[in-house]
Amino acid sequence: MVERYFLLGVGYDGQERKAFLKLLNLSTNTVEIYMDPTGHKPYCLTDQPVQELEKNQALREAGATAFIKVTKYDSIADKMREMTLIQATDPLAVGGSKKSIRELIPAWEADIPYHLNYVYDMRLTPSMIYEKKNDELIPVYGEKSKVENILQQFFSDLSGEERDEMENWLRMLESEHPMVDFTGLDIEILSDSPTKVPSPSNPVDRVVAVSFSGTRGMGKVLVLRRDGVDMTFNGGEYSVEVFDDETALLSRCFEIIDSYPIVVTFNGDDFDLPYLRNRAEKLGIPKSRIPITLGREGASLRRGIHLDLYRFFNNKSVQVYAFDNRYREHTLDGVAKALIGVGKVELSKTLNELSLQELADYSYRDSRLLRDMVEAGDRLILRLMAVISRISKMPIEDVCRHGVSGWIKNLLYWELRGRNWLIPRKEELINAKGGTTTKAIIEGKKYRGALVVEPVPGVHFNVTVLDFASLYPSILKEYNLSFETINCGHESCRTNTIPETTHWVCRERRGIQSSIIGVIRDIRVRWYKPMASNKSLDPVTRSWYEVVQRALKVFLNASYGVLGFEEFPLYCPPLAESTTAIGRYVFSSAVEKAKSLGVTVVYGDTDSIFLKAEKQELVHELIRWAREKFRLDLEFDKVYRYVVFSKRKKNYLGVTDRGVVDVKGLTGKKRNIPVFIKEAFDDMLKQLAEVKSAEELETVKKNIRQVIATWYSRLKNRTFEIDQLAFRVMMSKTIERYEKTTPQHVKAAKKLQSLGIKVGPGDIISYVKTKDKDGVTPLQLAKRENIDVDKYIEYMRSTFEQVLDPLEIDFDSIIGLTSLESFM
DNA sequence: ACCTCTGGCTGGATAT
DNA sequence: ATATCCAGCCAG
Repeated sequence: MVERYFLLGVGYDGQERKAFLKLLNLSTNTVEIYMDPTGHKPYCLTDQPVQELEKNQALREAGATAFIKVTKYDSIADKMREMTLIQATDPLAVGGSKKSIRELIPAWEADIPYHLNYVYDMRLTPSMIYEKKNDELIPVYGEKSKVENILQQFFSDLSGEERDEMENWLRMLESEHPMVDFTGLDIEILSDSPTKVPSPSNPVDRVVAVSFSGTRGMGKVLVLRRDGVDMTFNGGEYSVEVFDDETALLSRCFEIIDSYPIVVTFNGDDFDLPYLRNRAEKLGIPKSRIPITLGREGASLRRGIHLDLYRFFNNKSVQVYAFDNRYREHTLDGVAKALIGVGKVELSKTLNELSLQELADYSYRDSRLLRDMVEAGDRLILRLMAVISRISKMPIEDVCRHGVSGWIKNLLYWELRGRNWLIPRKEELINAKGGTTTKAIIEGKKYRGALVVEPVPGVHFNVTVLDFASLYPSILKEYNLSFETINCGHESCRTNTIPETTHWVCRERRGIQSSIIGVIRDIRVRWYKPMASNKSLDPVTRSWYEVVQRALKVFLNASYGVLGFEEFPLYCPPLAESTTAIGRYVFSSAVEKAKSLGVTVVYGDTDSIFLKAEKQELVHELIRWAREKFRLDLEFDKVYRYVVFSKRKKNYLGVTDRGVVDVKGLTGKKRNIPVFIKEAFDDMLKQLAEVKSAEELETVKKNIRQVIATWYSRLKNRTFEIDQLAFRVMMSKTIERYEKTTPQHVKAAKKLQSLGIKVGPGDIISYVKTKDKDGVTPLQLAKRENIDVDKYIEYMRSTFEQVLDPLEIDFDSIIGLTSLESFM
C-alpha cells in the first residue's frame, strides 16, 4: 500500500511558504530556514543560487531586502534542492510602495521579462493528492493514458504548446479527489438575557454545548452541566459527554477538532471558531493548546482545514451557477431546507429553558445539517470546492472566502508568473490602455452592453431558438482579447479595429487572457459538457462531469465581467467594452443574415435568436454562416411549440416541443411574490402546457378563464391563509441605510424592529398588504380581516395581464363575470 | 466581508 | 396628475 499525503493549497500571498513548510515537515530531514527578520511579504521562490541573485543589480535596485537560502533537505524532488527563497520589495504583487522592478522593465512589452521560477513549477497544485514514494512526494495526476485518449479523440486538432497546455488542464481536472474525513461543528452560547447576542471579541458567556457530526457516522454533543437543568439523556443517534467544568469541555472540543483534517461550520469564520478561541484564552487555556488561529480573513485550524459554508453559500456565483439559485436565504435553515429538505429544530422556548436532551438535540441538528449538506450528491460541495481550487490555484480554504473575482485573479496571476511576466499595476493598465468610448444605455453604467431585439407581440407557433455558445468567452478567444493585446504598441495593428469603438487589437502576439479563456472554453465545450449529458455513463461519474462543467462555466461567465469591475486588479475598461461591442456586431449581423435568408426574427437577446423557421435548411445555413464568418458556434438550443410575447423585452412564455413551459422575466415567476398568486399563475401554466396547435389554444383559453375566475373568487371570499399572501423581499442593507425612500418591506421591517425583533441585511422580510396607514404589516402580526383584498386583485391583474394581453383575454371581463355569478 | 458585467421590467416612494 | 427615482428581481 502506498502512503498518501494530501496537500490543500498553495496561494501567492505567503501561502507558498506555508505549503512549502508543510511539505518539508513531512520529510524526515532537518530544515533550516533563514528568514528576513522584518518578515515582509511577498516572497518568491527561485532555483537560482543566492550568489547569482546577489549580483542581480535590478533586484538590488528594486529594493530586495534579503536573500534567503533554504538548505538541508534532499528528499523531496530533485528540483527543490536548490530552492531559494528571495524576499524582495514587491517584485510582482500589485500595490508595492517602494521602487519596484516594474519600473526597470517596460511592463508587458518586455521581450525577456525578469526571471522567476516559482515553486509552482513543482506543480504543487492545490487540493491535489500526493503520494509518498521513497520519501518523495509525487502528485497523483489524472491517468496519463486516459488523458492521452481524450486528447486524441476530442482535441486532435491541437499540437505543440496548445496541446501541452490542454494536457496539463486535463490531467489536473481528471485527477481523483481525496476522500478525507470531516466533521460539522456547531456551538451554543448561553447569555443571561435572551436578546443579547454573544460577541466573539468579548466572550463573557459560557459555551454550554458543542456538537459534532462527521464522517463514519460520528455524532457527539459536549454539554455543560448546569444547576436546575434536567440532565437526563435518553439517547439519540449521537452520544453525549457531560462536563462539570467549561475548561474541560473546551479542551475536549479542541481534541476532537484536532483529530479531523476538515472541520465544517456555518459562519465559523466570524462566530464559532473565534468565540471558542477567545473564550478558551479567557478561561486560561494556554495558546499552545488551542488549535485555532484567527487571521484577517477568517479562522483557521492549526492542523486541519476549516470550511465556512456560510461564506461559500454567500458567493453569488456559487448560488447561481452551482446550485441553480435553489436557495435564496443565506441562513443555515434556509440553505439546508432548499438543498436537503431539512431545516433547523424549531424552538418554542429560549435556550436556557431547555433540558439537556432538548439542548443537545437542537445543537446536534445543526452540525448534522452541515454533514448532510457536505455529503449530499456524493460530496458535491467538497468536489466543487476542490475543482475551483485546482482551476484557480487557490487553497481550498480561500476558495470559500473569496468571490469569483478573487479566483480569476489568482488564476491569471499564476499564469502570468508561470510565463515570467510582470504583473501591471491597475493605474499602469489604465494609463496605458485608456478608458471607454461607448455610452451605456442605462444611466450610470460605464459602457454599452448587449442588444435586445424588440419582440413581435402575440402568439407564435413553431419557433426555433439558436444561441451563440459562450458568446463573450468565445469572443475573447477568437478576437485575441487580452490586456496586453488591446490597444497594443504596434503601429501596424492600429488598423485591426473594433466596431463602434476607437480600440484595436494586436496581430503580432497571442493574448494571454484570450488563450487561457480559450482553453477553459474548449475543455468545457468539447469534453466536460458532452460527458455531463452522456446518458450511457453511471450517475456518479456523470455528476462528477457536471461539477467540473459547472465550475468551468463559473470562470467563463465571470471572465468577461471582471474586466469591467473596478476592484479587479486587471480592470481594463477597453477590454470589457470591446467584448460587448464585438458581441453586438456578431449578434446584429446574425439577425440581419437571418432576415436576408427570409427567416422572420421574432425576438433575440444578447446571444440568442428566436426564428420563425419554416425551412430547417435555412437554419442550418445560418449556423454554417456563423461558423465561417466568425468562427463562432451558433447552436440549436430548442424549438418552442409556441411562444407568447408581449411588447416587453426579457419577458415571455414558451412551451417547448417536449411540453416544458419556460417562463422568463414575468412577474408570475418572481420569487418575492405571494405563493397565492404564484400558484394561480402555475395553474394557468398547466393549461398552457397542453396546447399543441392554434385550435387547441382557443379551447384552452376557456379553461384559463375558469382557472382565473376560481382564484379570483378565493381571493374575494377570503378563503386563503394569510401566509399565502406574503411578499418575501430581501433587505440589501440595514434599516437606517434606506435614506432616500422607504420601500414596503422596509416599512414592515421597521414594525418588526419596534417589537424588538432583529432585522439586518440579507434578511427576507415577509409582509402582507393591509388596509391601514402604511398599507403593509409584517406577516407575523397580520390578521386576515385587515388584508387589503383590492390591492391583491390589482397585483393579480398585472401579473396575469402579462400573459393574457397577447392571448387577447380580458382580465376584467373574467372577474366581471365572476362578480355577476356571485350575485345570482 | 453582499461585490463579474449591462439591459430591462415592476411597484411604490417621492418630487414637480 | 404626472414624471422621475429607488430598490428588487430577473435575462443573458
